[in-house]
This record gives sequence, structure tokens and C-alpha cells, in this order.
Amino acid sequence: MKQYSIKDIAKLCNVSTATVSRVINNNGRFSEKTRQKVLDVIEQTGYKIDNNARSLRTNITFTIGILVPDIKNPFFADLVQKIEELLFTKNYSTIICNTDKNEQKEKAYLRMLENKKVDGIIVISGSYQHGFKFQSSLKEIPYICIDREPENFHNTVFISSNHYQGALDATNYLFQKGAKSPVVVVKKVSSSIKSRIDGFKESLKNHSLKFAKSRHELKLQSQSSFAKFLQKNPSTDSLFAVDDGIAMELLKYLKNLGYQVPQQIQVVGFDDVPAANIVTPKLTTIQQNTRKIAQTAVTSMMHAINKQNEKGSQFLIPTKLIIRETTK
Amino acid sequence: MKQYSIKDIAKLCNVSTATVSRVINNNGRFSEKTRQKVLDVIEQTGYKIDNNARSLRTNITFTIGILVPDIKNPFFADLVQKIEELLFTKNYSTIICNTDKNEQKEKAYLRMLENKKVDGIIVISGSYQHGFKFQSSLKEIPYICIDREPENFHNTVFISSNHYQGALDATNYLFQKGAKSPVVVVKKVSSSIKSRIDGFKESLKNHSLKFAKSRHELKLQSQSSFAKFLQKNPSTDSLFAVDDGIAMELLKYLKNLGYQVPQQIQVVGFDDVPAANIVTPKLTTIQQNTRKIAQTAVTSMMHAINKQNEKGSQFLIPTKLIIRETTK
DNA sequence: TTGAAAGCGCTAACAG
DNA sequence: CTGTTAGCGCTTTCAA
Repeated sequence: MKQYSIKDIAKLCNVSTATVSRVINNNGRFSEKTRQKVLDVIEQTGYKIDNNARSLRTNITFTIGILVPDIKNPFFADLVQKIEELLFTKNYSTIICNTDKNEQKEKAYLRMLENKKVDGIIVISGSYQHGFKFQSSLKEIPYICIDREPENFHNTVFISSNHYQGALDATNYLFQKGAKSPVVVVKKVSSSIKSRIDGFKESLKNHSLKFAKSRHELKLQSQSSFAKFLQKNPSTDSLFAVDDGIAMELLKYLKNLGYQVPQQIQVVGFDDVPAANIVTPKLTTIQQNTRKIAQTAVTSMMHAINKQNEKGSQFLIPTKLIIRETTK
Repeated sequence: MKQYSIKDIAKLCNVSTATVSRVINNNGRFSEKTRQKVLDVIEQTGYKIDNNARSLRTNITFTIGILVPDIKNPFFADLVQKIEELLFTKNYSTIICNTDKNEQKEKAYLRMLENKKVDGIIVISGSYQHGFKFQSSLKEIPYICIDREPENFHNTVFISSNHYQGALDATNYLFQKGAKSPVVVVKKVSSSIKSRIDGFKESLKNHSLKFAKSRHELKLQSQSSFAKFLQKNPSTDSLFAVDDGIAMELLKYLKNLGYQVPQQIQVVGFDDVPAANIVTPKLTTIQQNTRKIAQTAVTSMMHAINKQNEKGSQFLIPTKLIIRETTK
């Protein structure tokens, strides 16, 4: 079966291709009669517009690229899935680029996306140290940053959970449940992790504790170094793990070392990954609102594409404390 | 900064666009001198080929669509990520379509992919009851099925883990560790799950046990129905859960009901999801070789695109038993 | 309200 | 070995 082109449709309708195009795009004038006719013929023939040809003319591709560090991370997977879903309802298709946190790969993907003339790029990350920079050599492609600070805020929209507030809530809850001496546990520090640490510090301040790095912050390395820390700081009664991965590692160590959770030591995490609800005891944690983040990102992207400039905007999405079993 | 086109390059080189095209595609003849010249100018100008225009002529888009039921499922995420990575090294970009196990969505995506003139489609799934069917109305787009049986095997390549053998290994291991009366636990049955059940049955047969559905197969619904089953069948000493999700649910129920795992009841799962290594006790399970599956899929896809026909091929990828703590 | 025609950037057949 | 040219399917002036 041959593919119908706009020419065929024009011929079948006894009009010019220009008119068909106008009807399809609902742009320009035409009589109601021709409109009906054209639409009918399109229906009958099953004509499908050729996006390639259209893009060649218009430079609009109806595709968006997403840069994501690791699609296997459940938080990212969730976010990407929701963004993709939203974009699809708006007739955009999505090219997902798994950068593996590798700068070379990221660059290669960026080149590819530029080459594909995507209409926009959404950059997701929470794991980079450096800000995101993207300077297209040619056309200016709009981009949106989620959870990764752009090098220049004025060029883009920045969306992220309110990590600071989330961490503050988490730590406050620890205090509320009787904690006297909480410690924040980290591994690698990125911009969002930094906000979480800041939230933790703020809570300490609010509870008249002076933050001392050696006393209130632990860089997690191994079970033995963790054990050593606890030995040196026996008053430690609660841990705010800066993400659920760390929290679950702590849970494992605590069990091995014979500590009771939450009776002796309370633990709270961040992210609410699926496993948080599976470990024993189930992890109290901070949930990010991926739906809201996705919606904001897509809306901003649509605005950016339509030049309804929001450049320089920042959105902070509220988080939610999920209380489970690792706190009293 | 203006975008260079092949015309500009041609002009700068004092050759025709045809020659530039030939050099770019390394196809046809040209002197070493012109080749150098053209390449130099391309380098200097930063000229990038316009894929859209090229596609319009050649009908080759260098994009592949992937249909996946749920990207949040770690097994699928892993698979998709690996496929995408492999395709990228071959200069293909990937459009990931999350069908949500929704037939309407699947159809909509299929239309979109057809519309985008993708060069091929990879269909992933383990959760559909019906076979996959895709009949493009226009050009024939090759497709590959992973873990989801196509309606017509002759039209495609079918790749899947050897679920049968994996289940056989799992159950045999249970017997090896002293099981006398294993039961297979299922929820929904798909084609791959069916193979797993068959493997279980085969193992029973090999150990001179006659499979009785009421005795050796449990359709998991709730903790109470599970408890009832155990009461009715007190000799049950081992469970083969048809996937890790079910296995972990069982682990939870067993703990609640006061059974010791693995001392009283052994458990083995299937898939080796990340959480399997986090629960207590850690889950013994069957690991699928996603790397191999991805490689096979991409290779087959390349063959299909190049008409090196392998249609009708089936690949069964071996699995691996991962021994952890839920077996003796 | 409609049509003719140019042209987006590229490839490929044909001619030389 | 290289150039000329037609045309992929569409949009968009310009003119009617």
C-alpha cells in the first residue's frame, strides 16, 4: 500500500497542495466546504503528515530530549516516565539520554540532540558537582534544569524539590520524637545534597544545638568507620541520611552492630525509593513530588518553546514526610 | 551564527554539493585531494549534516522505538538502558515509549513511531496475555520481541530468557537443599510466567513428585489466604515465587506468621531486582542476563534493518542462580 | 478564498 | 572523478 502525500490529497480534492496544507494546519483561510472535503479525504485515505518534511520546512520537530544520569535510579525513572507521559499527550515525543554521569557521553548526547533539532532539552540530575551549561552553536535550543543547577540561572528555568525544607522537616521530626543528638550522614555532595545538609543545620539551630562537623556530620565509608564514629559519639541517637540508599546502608550496619532501630537510634532518609517500604524496619523518609516536578517541567518547556519567556524562574516543589518504622 | 548547509560547503570547496555528499557518506568516488579539502572545510565550519533533510530523501531516520510496559520496573529499566546505550554507539537514537500496559496507549505510540518513520521497533514485555501484533499500514517496519511472544513468529525475532530452565534450576536447588514439598506461587500468568511454571513442574517430575495444582500451586492473594494454604498443607517446606515481587511479599507474610526462613520454609524468587539484595533475609533468586538480551536485541535489529533476514529466529538467553539467604 | 511556485537540505541517477 | 539536476513532502509567500 502506497503512502499518500499531500499531493495525492490535493488531487483527490481538486484543490492545490497549499489549500490542503492550510486545512491541516488550520491556518490561513478556506471555505467550510473545502475544509470538509479535505478532512473527509484525509480520513478515507488514512493520510498521515510527514513530520520529516514538515520539520525540514518549519524547523519544528515536536521532540524533546531528556538528559538523565541514570534511568535505573527509581526516582529518575519515575520522573522521566511522568515527563514522557505528559509530553506525549501534547504530541511531543521524547528522546531519553542516559548520560551515566559521564561528561563525554553527555556531550555526545547534546550534539546528537542538537543535530536532531529537538525543540527543547530537559536536564535532570542531582549528582553533578558542576552546573549545567549548554551553548548551542547554532539555533538557541531552550532547556530546563531539574535538580541540577544551571551555570547561568538567567538562561533557563530551574526546578527542584525543596530539599532544604524537606531536610528541615525530617530533622525536626527527629527532635519531635525525642532526638537529642542527631547526625547527618552523607557520601557525595551535590547541590541538592548541600541544601539537605543546610536544612539539617537549620533544624539544629532551631533546637539550640550548635553544628559541629566532627560531631554532627558523618561521611559514610564503611561499617567499621561507622562503628568507630558511634563509639566516639555514644550519645548519637538519630541519623538523617541524605538519601535512602545511605539510609538503607545504615540500617544494615546498625543491625549488624546490634543496635535497635528506632528504640536506640532513629533513622530518616530522603527520596522514598520503593525499597524504603520493603526493608525492615520500613524507612521513614522524605518523599519528593515527582508528579508536580514533571508537570512544572513540561509546562515551563511549553512556555519556553513558545517564547513566553520565563527565563530565570525557579520553582521549589514541596516535599512530604512519610512516617514509617525507623522513627519512634 | 548561521547554520552551514551542504551548499555552503560546496561553494567553499569549489565543488558541487553532490561531491560533498559523496565524501560525507563515503560513497561513490572522489579524489583523495577533494576528500581532504571537504573534510577540512567541514571541520573548520563545524558543519553538521541535517538528518531531517537526509531522512526525507533516504527514508532512513536512525531512530529506533522501544515499547516498554513500565520503565519503573527495575528489570525493564536495566534492559532499556542497555539497549539504548548499545544503539547510541551505533549512532541510533532511541524513543522510549512507556505503554503502561495500556492497549490504547500502545496503539497511539505505534502510530507515532510509524509516523516518525523509525527504522525499527523493539517490543519489551512480560506482562501481556496476548501476543504482539504489528502491521504497519505502509512501509514494513521491522520489529523485535523481547519476552513477549509475537503473534506470528515468522515475522520477527523473539528473544527471551530461558525462563523454563531458570525455574528448573531454582526448583532443583530447592530439592538439593532438602525440600520435599515445594510449591510454586503465582499471581498473573503471562507467557514467560507460564514457562517458569513449566520449569517448576519438570523439576517435580524429575524428583518423582506428581504435580497437583491444589497442592503445588498457589495463586497469591492475601496474607490470610496464604496462611490458610499453609494450614491446609503443613508439609510445605519451600516456595518458588514466580517473580521477586511475589517472593518479597511472601517473605513479609512468613515473618508476620512467625515462620523461620529458610529454616522452616525456603524461598526462591526470579529476576534479581535490586531489592532482593536488601530485604532480610536476602533473597535467593534467578538472575536474567540483561546485557546479553540487550546485545542480542540490538544485533538482531541491525540485521533486520539491513535485510539480513533472521526472521523467525528465537533466542533463549541462559539465566543464573544467585544464592543468598532464603535457602539453606 | 485559492493556486502557482519557490525552496527547506539532502541524495542519487545520469551524463560527462 | 565530478557536476547537473530532479525531487523527497511540506509550508509559505505572492499574486490572483
